[in-house]
Amino acid sequence: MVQIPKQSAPSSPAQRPVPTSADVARLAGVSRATVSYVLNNTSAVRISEPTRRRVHEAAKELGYVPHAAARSLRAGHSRMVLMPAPTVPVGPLYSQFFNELQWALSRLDYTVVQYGGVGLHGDEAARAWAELRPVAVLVPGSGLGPEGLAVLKRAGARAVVTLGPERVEGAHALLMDHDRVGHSAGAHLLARGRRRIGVVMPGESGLEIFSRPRLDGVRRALRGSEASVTELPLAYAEEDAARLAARWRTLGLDGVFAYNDEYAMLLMRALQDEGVGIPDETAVIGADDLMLGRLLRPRLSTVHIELPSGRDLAELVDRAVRRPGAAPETHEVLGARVVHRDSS
Amino acid sequence: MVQIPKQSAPSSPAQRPVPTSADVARLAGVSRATVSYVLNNTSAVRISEPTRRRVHEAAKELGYVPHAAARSLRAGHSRMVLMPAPTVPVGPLYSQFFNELQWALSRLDYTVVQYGGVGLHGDEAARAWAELRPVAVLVPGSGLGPEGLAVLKRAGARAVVTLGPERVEGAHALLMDHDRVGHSAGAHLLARGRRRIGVVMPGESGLEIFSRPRLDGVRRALRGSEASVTELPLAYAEEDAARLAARWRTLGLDGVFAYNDEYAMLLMRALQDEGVGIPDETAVIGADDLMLGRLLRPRLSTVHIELPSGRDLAELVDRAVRRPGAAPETHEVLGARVVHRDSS
DNA sequence: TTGAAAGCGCTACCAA
DNA sequence: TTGGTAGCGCTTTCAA
Repeated sequence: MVQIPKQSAPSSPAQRPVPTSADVARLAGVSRATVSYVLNNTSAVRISEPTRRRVHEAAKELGYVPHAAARSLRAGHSRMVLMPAPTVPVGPLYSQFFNELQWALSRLDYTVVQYGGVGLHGDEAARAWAELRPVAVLVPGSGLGPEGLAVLKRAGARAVVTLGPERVEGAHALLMDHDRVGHSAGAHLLARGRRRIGVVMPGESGLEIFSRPRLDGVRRALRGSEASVTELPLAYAEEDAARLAARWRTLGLDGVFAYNDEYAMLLMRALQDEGVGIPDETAVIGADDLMLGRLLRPRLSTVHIELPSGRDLAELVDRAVRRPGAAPETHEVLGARVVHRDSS
Repeated sequence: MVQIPKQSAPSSPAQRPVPTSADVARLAGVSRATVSYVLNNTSAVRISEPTRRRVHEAAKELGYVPHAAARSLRAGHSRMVLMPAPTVPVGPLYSQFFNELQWALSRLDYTVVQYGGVGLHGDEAARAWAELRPVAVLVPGSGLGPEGLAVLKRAGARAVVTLGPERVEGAHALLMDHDRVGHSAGAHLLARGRRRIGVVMPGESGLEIFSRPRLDGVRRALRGSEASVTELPLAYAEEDAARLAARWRTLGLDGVFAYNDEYAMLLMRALQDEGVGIPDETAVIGADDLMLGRLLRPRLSTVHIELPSGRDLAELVDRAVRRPGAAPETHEVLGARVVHRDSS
C-alpha cells in the first residue's frame, strides 16, 4: 500500500459561517419569507420582478445553498431514496441496473443515496437507515427482517422494497430467485446428456446468498432423473482450482455448473491444464454472460441473467410513495436463459 | 427486460405519526431533555438508574429512532462523509479500497454516503452535495472545479479531498496519475526490445480520464528512444477487436499496451484468432493485475496498480475535519509496477 | 406584494 | 437529578 504520511500545518483563520436564507434576506432587503418564495418559485404568491432579481442576486453573491436537513425537517418528509451500498464487487450487470434506477429516480425528483454499511447487520442497519428518514428504502439481498421493516415504517419510510430471494411480509418485493439460474444450467446439462453434475460453491463469503439457491436450482432441475449432484467448494484462486482439477477424474463428473463465468474461467483453465477435455469429458457452463466467456476457447456456455429495468423499479417506488397504504407488490423479476456455446 | 406490471390496490388507514423524543418523554413521564440525556449517554449529567430504565423502555416500546436531520441541524454540523457514486462499473480494486475506507471512517464515527449523481455535472453536482451539508466530500475523477470547491466550503464542508489526476487549489488531493501506469508499460515494452508500440484507447466514454494519461505515460517512457506510438481505438466488443486484428500486420506493431487486462484479453483473443504470435510477433501488456490475466495463455503481463489504503485516507479525512484551517495535503498515491508474465 | 411568526425534532444551557 | 426553553434553517399560514 502507498503510504500517506502524517503532515501538520498552521491553522488558518476561522471560516465564515455558512450563509442562511436570513443572510440572503438581509442582503436583499426583504424578509426570509420572500426569499423562500423566490428561490422556490412558489406559484401561490406573486413576487415583483425587481424583488426577485434582488433576491437572486443576493443569493448568488453569498453563494447560498439551501439546507436540505432544515428543509425536510420543516416539510416533514424527504425525497431521499436510500439503498445500502453493495459490499462485494459488483459486476457490469448490477452497475447498469443501478445507474438506470438512479437516473429514473432523479427524473422523478428523488435523491438516491447509497448508505455505506460495512459492519452493520440486520436491525442495527435498519435503525441506521431509519435515522435518515428516507422516503423509500431499497434493500438488496436478504438482510431485512420483519423487525427491521417495522423500524423503517415507523420512521416514516413510505416504500420499502426488497430485492432478493424472499419477500418480507409488508414490504414490496422484487423477487430475484437465483434458483432459476441453477435450474436453467442444470436442465441444460441434463439435456446435453450429462448425469454426474458438479456445482461450484464459491469459498468467498457473502456469495452464499447466490450460490445456495443456484445449487438448489440445479437439484430441482435434476429431480426425477437419474442424475446426481456433487458440491464443489472452490476459492477464487489458481492453486485451489488446480487442487480441484487434480482430483477431477476421481470425481467422475461429466458436467459442471461453475457458479458464474469468472469461476468457470478459473476452473476451465485448471481442467485444461490437467488435460481434461471440454466439453467431451466434462461440460462446463457458467452464468452472467460476461464478455470473457465469449473469449474463452472453447467458448463458454452460460446462463444469461436479466435484471428488472431500473425504470420499472423507479416507477414502483414512486407509486408506493404516493400511495403508502397500498398493498405491497411482489414481482418475479429474474430472468434466466441458457446461452449455449461450445463448452457444453 | 423483465416487466413490472402496474398494479393497484385499496389504500389502508393513515399511518401513525413518527414517534419523537417528546413522545418518549411523555410515555416515560419525564422531560424531553432527560430523554436526550439518557439516549445520548450524556456524561455531563447524572440520571438515576430507574429513570434511565423508564426512558429506554419507553423508547423501545415506541420504536423510537432519532431524527438525524434534526440532530445535525441543532448541532450545526453532521458526521456525513459524502462521495459521489461511481457511474462506470468498477473493478475489485476500487471496491476493496472503498470498503476499507468506509469501514475505517465508520470506526471514526463518520457516516459514509454515496450520492447517486448520474446526470449532474460540475458545479451543479457540487451544489447538490452541498445541500446535504456533509462534513467532508471525497471526489474521484476530475469533476470538481474551483467554483464547486468554493460552494462546498461555503456550505461548511471541512474537508474536501479529490482523488484524481490533478489537484484543485485549496482542496486536499490524492493524486492518482495514471501516467505512471502507461509509463511502466511503455518502459517495459521498450526494455523488451519493442519499438513500434500500440496503445489501446477504449471507445467507451468515461474512460478517457484514465486512457488519456496512460497514453501520455507511454509516450513519456518512449521519449528519447527511436520507438513510436500508435493509438488504437477499440470498443469493448468482439467484432471491433476482430476488425483491429485483421489489419494488425499492416500496422507493423511489435508491442501493445492494451489499456487494461480486460481489453488485453479481448485483443489477445482476436490476435490469436488471426494467427498473430504472442509475444514473438507482438508483445501484449495489460493493467490492473486481474485474476483473468493469470488464466490466459500466454499468461498476461500486466501493470499492477496500488491504490492508497482506505485507512490512510480515512485518517486524512479525520485530520482535515479536526483542523479545517490546515494547509491542504497533496499525496502521490498511485503505485504502478510491472508484473512480467508470458505475453511480453 | 411583503412580513411576522410558528413550529418541524433535537440538544445544551441554565435554573430549580 | 431533572425540567424549561432557546434556537438550529427552513416553509407556510395569516395579517398587513
